[in-house]
Formats: sequence, structure tokens, C-alpha cells
Amino acid sequence: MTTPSLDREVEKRLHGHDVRYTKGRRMVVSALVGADGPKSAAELYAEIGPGVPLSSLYRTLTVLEEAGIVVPHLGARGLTRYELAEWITGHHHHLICVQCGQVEDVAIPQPQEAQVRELVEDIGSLVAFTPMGHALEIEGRCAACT
Amino acid sequence: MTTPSLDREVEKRLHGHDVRYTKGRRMVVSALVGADGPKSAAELYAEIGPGVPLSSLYRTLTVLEEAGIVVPHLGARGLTRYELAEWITGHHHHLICVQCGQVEDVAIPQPQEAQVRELVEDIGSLVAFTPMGHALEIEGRCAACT
DNA sequence: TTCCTTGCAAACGATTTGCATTGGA
DNA sequence: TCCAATGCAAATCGTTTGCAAGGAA
Repeated sequence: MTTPSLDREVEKRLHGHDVRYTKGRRMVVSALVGADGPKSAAELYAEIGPGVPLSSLYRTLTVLEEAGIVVPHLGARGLTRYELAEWITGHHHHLICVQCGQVEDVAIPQPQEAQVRELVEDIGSLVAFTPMGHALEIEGRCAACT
Repeated sequence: MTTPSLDREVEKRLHGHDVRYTKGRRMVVSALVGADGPKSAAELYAEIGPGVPLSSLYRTLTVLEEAGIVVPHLGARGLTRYELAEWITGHHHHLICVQCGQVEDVAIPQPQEAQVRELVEDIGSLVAFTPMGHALEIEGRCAACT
């Protein structure tokens, strides 16, 4: 589920952080590439299997986050899910099901995205705060839970 | 830090859920009224003091959430912060400091808010998802961390 | 009296870490 | 060779819960 070019880029980033792109880490990246939204360590463990124990998954996710390859997303009941950073997936937002907790990525049309970006900049200039990023989190019911 | 009218409304809601508006619960509501953003159980405990033990704080927050008086906000490292529901505070968004983790409320001008609301509706009609609410989370650096 | 509420301590679940072992450049 | 990476188990940390005591209607 990984493309060679992405793999090379990830490897380069990891090398820049003096860490190796090992088999276990490749499996995690690959699982995230195939995902349609953020995944928790437990979800990845279920998908990848016991070949990569939970503690290694957590360590891998930490390393990937430090290298800017994945980004955490905080979910209900203290669950942290990770997804590939936006330089890989492209900028997007989240649909969060209030019933089952699943999170799905959604990209919004360019003009609207520009609106949002502008809005965020405006807010930053009004208050003492320097915006660096934004996320529109939409809560509701997913197709399966309707 | 609480107004009599708010207190009465809260009491009414709690009664509707067959729970009492006790001293401990009043202290939590009062602390939240005086807050400028979501607060975690630990933060409330630090402010209110050991008069209300952590376990009671958690129970109180759960009760208040079920009664629609507070709403959870998920923060880094599995921390859940609570704030008063929007029928009390008014609709608003969050400024999240990437450095210190503090969350601050911010309201955006009505026309822009309408834009966002419309955008969310549009997305809902494009994908199989029924939007019920939205939150624009703006990450950046707060005044103290700049 | 009758439930709701509280406090304490024990239990939980997600995540982190110590340490000895393995593995890649 | 040498240091990063791994696996396991134990430890942490925020949060939840069982249970007996306290309190309001």
C-alpha cells in the first residue's frame, strides 16, 4: 500500500533524524497509507498483527511524529489516533461520528478552503495568537450509524 | 462567578435528569463559568482545592455532560477538558497553543460563522454524513509562548 | 425512610519506560 | 563493531468504579 517515491521520502526524513526505516516502521507507514482516516495504536495492532507488539507501535508512532511523517488526532476516551501528515495526504478535515467514534478524512473544495484559511488569518490578527494550522472538525453521524 | 439566572437554569436541567445541584457541583460550574477555556479535572482540582476530590470531579463532570451543561474537549496526551455548553457560552471556536497546550475560546464574526456553517452543510450533502455540529480548531502559539 | 451523592481505595485502559537482546549500516 | 531498534514486563497516568458512609427530600 506504499508507493516507492513516498517510501523514499519517508526514509530520507527518518535518516535526517538519525533513525532507521525498519521493517516494523514500514509496516506502520504502509497501514496508514491504506487508511481512510486516523488510526489508533490498537487499531493498527489489529490490522498489522502481533508481528509488531503494541509497545513497538507506540514507539514507532512517536518516532514518525517527531519526523513529521504522522500527526496525532485526539479522540474520545483518551484515544489518540495517528494519520499521515498533510504533506503526504494533502490538506483535509475530519468527519467524526458521535456514535461510533470513527474518523474519516474529507477534503473541501479549494475556494471554501481559501475562505477558511483567510478566516483563520483574520482571527490571528484580532487576538494575540499566531495561527500555524487549523482543522475543521465536523461532528455528526456516519453512514453506518444513521 | 455564577449568575443567579444561570444557576437556576442549571438546576432545572439537573432536576430534569433526576440529579441534585449540590455544593460540589455548584463549585465546578462556578469554576467553569470563570474560565476562559476548557479545563481538565486536574486543573479544576487545582483551582477548587481538595474540598472536592478528583473522583467526585470526574463524576460531576460526567453528570454535567449528560445534562448538556458541559461539553468535553479532547487535548494532548489523553487529557479531556470540559467547558460550558454553547447554549451558555455562545458558539465559539478554539485557539490551541502547540507549545503549552492551553486552549482559549474565540468567537468569530457572524458573517464568517455563517460561511462556516454553510460550508459544513455543503460537505454533509456531498458525502454520506449527517453533520450535527462543528468546531474550528486553530493551532498556533499563544501570547505567552510567542 | 429512600435515593442520590460522596470519599476512599482499588481497578482499568491507554501509553510509556527499563532493561536485556537483536539487528542493521 | 556500535548504536539504534525491539520485545517483554513493569510502571505511569488519566479516568472509572465498588462499596460503605453521609445527606437531602
